[in-house]
Amino acid sequence: MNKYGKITIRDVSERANASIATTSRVLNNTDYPVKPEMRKRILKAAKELGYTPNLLGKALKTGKSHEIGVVVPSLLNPYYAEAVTGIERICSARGYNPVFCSSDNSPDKELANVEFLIRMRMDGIIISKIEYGDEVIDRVNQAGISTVYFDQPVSNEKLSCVTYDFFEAGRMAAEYLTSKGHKKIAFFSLPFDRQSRISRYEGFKHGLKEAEGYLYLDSSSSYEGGEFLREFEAGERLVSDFLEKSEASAVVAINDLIAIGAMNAFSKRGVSIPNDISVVGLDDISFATMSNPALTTVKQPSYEMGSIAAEVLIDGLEGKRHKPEIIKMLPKLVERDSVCIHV
Amino acid sequence: MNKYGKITIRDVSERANASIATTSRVLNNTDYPVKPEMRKRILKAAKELGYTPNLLGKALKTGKSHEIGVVVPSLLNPYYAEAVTGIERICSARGYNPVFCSSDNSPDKELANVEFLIRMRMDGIIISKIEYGDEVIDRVNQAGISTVYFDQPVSNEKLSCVTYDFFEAGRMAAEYLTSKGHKKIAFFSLPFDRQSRISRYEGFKHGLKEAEGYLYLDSSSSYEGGEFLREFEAGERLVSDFLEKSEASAVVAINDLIAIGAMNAFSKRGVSIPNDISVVGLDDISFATMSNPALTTVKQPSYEMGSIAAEVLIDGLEGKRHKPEIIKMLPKLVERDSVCIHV
DNA sequence: TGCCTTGTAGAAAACGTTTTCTATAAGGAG
DNA sequence: CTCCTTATAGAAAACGTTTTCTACAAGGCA
Repeated sequence: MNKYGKITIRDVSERANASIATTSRVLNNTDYPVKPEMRKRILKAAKELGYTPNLLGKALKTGKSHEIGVVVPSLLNPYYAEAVTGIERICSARGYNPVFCSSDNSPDKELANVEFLIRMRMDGIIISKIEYGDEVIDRVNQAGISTVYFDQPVSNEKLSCVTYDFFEAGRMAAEYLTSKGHKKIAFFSLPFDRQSRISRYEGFKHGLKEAEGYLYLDSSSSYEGGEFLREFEAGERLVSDFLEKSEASAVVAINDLIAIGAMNAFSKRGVSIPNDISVVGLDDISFATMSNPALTTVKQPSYEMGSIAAEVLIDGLEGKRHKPEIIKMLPKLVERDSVCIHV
Repeated sequence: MNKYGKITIRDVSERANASIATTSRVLNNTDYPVKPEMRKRILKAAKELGYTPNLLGKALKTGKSHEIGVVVPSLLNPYYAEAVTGIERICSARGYNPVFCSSDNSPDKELANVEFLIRMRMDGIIISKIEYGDEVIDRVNQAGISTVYFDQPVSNEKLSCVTYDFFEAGRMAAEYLTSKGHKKIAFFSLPFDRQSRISRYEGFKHGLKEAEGYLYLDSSSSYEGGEFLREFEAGERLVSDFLEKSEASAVVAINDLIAIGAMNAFSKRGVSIPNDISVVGLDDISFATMSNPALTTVKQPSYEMGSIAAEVLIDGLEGKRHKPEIIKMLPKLVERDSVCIHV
């Protein structure tokens, strides 16, 4: 019993009349030979005392914490909540414990989180990096901690990355709408502060071909009641803006939250979806099936991306994979009820 | 430089020609007197070597990790995502680092998570406990780790708990509907495996007074694509069941996810909300404003509950609060468009 | 008999910190 | 010129583990 009243391995060994070494061996049931009678005594003592191993001591000694740090921009966006769930399931199936941090959409907090994880000597890190430069990457490299980037792409091929073809997703959305006869299409966006958004917009423009595109950008950043509201409200503001000056017959939104917020704002103003305006989202969050009308969108498999990132990381940690892995998942258009043919 | 290639405080001290003791004092800038010139040398050496303190060593020595463990049943439910965000903001403002674990709605995993947090010697724990018995409580008590329970109530008054008047919420929902003339009201529920659900239902029954109530319980537990889908689907199944046999004119749902899923299923079957059936939810997740029609619901302030739980815990850790704190937040009816008067 | 395994156990050295204690010099008071 | 502070620094003992040695029987084999 130490000064904090916690039972240590020493207490157990004393009560069992064994050495600390033997006690440790029994408690970790290694294959080191220990007489059955002794083993029983130690186990009994541990149980009676309610011994709880101190993972700090263990990790310090072994250099392995069996913990994996995870950094995402937000837990409020269902997109990340799903990714995190994928990570959680894989980690826990493979005997690791994920530690989640939210950077709250702030690059500063992101860096602080990474720093914390490094200091805690996590075995590995999984991160959806929003910071635009290389500060996080440099830091992680310097610390020499294995890392898998997911969601946002990183350009360096020496780095493992599970990402998504954002460009193609934007392109598909545009192509789909033009194939339905839409010529003038608006793009509702949040600020282009991260690669995924830029690529989606580039893809969108590319997919337009001879059709026309308009950009509507919401740069306001009021933040009350969480991500949902913020992005919904952005959707509403974009709609006001749009109705004042646009002649487009369709809208592509930078993500589903914006799309749903926009549809709602349209309805409130008496604009019928999809009869008056068609809307296409990007992400396919679960909620997309529940909006009214159900949202046509381009699916980004966040749950799978999370699971794969975790698999890649753990494989690396366990020496089952040696080269950096670069995986780019493919978009898929999900047709629902928010688009109709334009004549 | 140790065998893992990491820089330790010893490396810094050697390069600065100082002792480990002095180095530690400078790096933690304590008020212990150190000559300015020496201080500068140490700081310089630390910077040049890229020293990163090992928090495991520090925590082991000091007995304080400055980490707070958080266990919630799911991160996919926006209700918990919001709570977790509240916790995150407070912790990080007060210099603590939250470590989030999801128990994935499984009592076993919940216990495993708690065990992990205890072994990591977290300074404190915040938990929304779903396990119905006392196993978690006993474990935490035995470990002697300060804990704040939130969301689900615990009966023991020696325990700090930030909860919510679930009974009153159920009662208000029923009262509101009867005040609008509804006599026969159905209750759509998930299994009664946790106190909050039981209390909501009890409150609902109590609020009915002379009106009639019917219970529809969804016990199916298919789980694909996450919480959202699961609960939405439960909503759909409940609707099928309901349409076969009920004559109720209104529905109260155990939570907003179920309510929204149900509204959607009603619409698909040509039942108009609120003209044919009125629907009231419980929770007021952000999405409730975006459903169609917008959902009338009873607000449960999850973000605030999370923040308060964090404040209470940290106050306790820092000796600013000594007695257990029991806080019960009050419900508030939020009128939107999913209820109409029944004649 | 002497020697080599094999089974079983403990002592002690790490892991990276913080902190208590001890040591030295310098400066001030008497 | 002593004696007592005060400023400054380092040695070494923890914190709770794991693991490498070392130790010593007992048994098998030549």
